[in-house]
Amino acid sequence: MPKKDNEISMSVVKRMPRYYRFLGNLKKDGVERISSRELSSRMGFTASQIRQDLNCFGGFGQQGYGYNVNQLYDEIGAILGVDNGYKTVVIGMGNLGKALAAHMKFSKSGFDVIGLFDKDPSIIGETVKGMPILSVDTLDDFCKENHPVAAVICVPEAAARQNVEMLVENGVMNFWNFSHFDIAAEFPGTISENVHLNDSLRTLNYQITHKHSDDE
Amino acid sequence: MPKKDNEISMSVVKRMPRYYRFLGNLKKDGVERISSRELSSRMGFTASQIRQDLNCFGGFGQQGYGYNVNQLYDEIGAILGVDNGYKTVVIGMGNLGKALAAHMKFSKSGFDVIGLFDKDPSIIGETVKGMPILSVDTLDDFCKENHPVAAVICVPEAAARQNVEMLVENGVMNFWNFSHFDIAAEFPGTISENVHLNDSLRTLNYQITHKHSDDE
DNA sequence: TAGATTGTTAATCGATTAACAATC
DNA sequence: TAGATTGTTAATCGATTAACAATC
Repeated sequence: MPKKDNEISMSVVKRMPRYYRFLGNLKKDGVERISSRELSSRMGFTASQIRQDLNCFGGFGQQGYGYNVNQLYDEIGAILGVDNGYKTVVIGMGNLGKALAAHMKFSKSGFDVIGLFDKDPSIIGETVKGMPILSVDTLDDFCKENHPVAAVICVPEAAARQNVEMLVENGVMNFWNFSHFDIAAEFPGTISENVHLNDSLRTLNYQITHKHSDDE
Repeated sequence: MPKKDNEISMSVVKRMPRYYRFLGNLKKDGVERISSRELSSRMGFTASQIRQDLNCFGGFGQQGYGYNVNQLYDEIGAILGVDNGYKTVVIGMGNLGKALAAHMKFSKSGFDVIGLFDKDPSIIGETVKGMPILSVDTLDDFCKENHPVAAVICVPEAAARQNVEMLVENGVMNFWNFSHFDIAAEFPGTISENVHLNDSLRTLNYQITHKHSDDE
C-alpha cells in the first residue's frame, strides 16, 4: 500500500506518532470522519501539511468526505509498526530503567520486553512488573537463546560502549538510547533513537532565559 | 554579548546543548583549542554549520586559531543558562517522576528542584534524595510561599490539566512536560518543552520496520 | 448535480552548505 | 610575512504552504 517506502523525510516520520495519538483520541471520542482542515485546527499543523504528509504513504482520504478516523488510525498504526512486537531487552535498571520498564506501555508501540538486566548484584533478582532483573553477565547467553531485536540503553556512557558492543555482536541492531554514548557513530548499520533528557532540559532553559526577546 | 537575542531558530537552539556536551568532553580531555573543521568531524555536523550556529550568538572564535575550548564552553553554558538555578517543582512522583528526581542532575542544567508533589497518600512522606514527597493539595500554598518558576509534569494527561492550571494561576509559566496534555495550546504564554517517550519509541519502530528500504 | 475536500503540482520560505574575503 | 581559520555573504537544497484541478 505504501507509495514509496523509501525517501520519506525524518520531518514527516517524526510527525506520524503525533497523528496516531490524535486519531486515537478522536476514535475514543467516537468521531467517525475528519477533514484535514478540522484536524489542522486541532493539531496546529496546516491542512496542507497534513495532506502532504499522509500522501507520502498513500491516498487514505476521499474527496468531498475527508478521512475515516478508524481506517486512518489503523493505517498509521501499521506504518508505525505498533503490532510488530519486537523482542526487546532493557539494559540498566537504575531509576530510569525501572521507570521505563514499569511505566511505559512498550507493547502499544510494537515492542515486547523479554528481559531486564543490570550489573549491580544488590538489585539482581528484584522483579519489575513480574519480570526478574537478571545479571548483565548472562546477557550474552540470553541473546544467543532468545534473539532480541532491540535494546533500551539506560546505563551511563562508560558502560554503554561494552554493552552495546556485545549486543551488536549478537545481532541486536536497534537501540532506544538514553545514554550519551553515540551508538550510531560507533556502530555503523545500527539504528538508534536517542533521548537526551539533559539536552531537552537545557533547551527549556534557553527558552525561559530568552523568552522576552520577541517583545523588542 | 549576544548579537541578536531574538530570531534564533529552534533548529539552532536545539543544537546548542549538543555543542555544550561535546565541549565539556573536550575540556575534560584537556583539549585547549579546536577548529570548526575538527569539531565537525567529531560531531557529524558540517564545519560551515558550526560556524554559522555559533555566530548567531557572537564571534567566539579567532581567525587562524579556531575556538578556545574553555571559553566557548563557558559562553554556551551562559547562553543555555546552566547557572540560572530556576526554582522548580516536580508534579507526579510515580516511577518516572521518582526517576527524574533521583537521577537527573537538574542543577547542571540550571534548575533547582525545591519541591516534589503527588496525590497518592501512600507515597506522601517518602523521601527522594532527602526531599519529602508532599501532598499536591499543599501545592497552591507552596507556590504562594516559594514562587517556583518551572514545573516538571509527570502525571497522566487527565490530572495534568488541573495541576497546570493551578500552577499557571500562581505564575508558573515554564514546563518540562512528560504528559500528553498540550500545555502550550491550552495556556498561551507558557513555554513547554515536551518529552513524548511513546512518540520516540514509535519513531524507532518506524525506522526498524522500514530500514531496508534504501537497499532498493 | 453542486458542494466539499482530497491529491498533487507549483510557489515560498527557511535551513544548510559552499565559497571567499577578512584577519589573526 | 605566510598559513590557517574564522565570520559572513551567496548558492543550494529541502521542507512547508498555497493553489487548484480531479473527483467523490
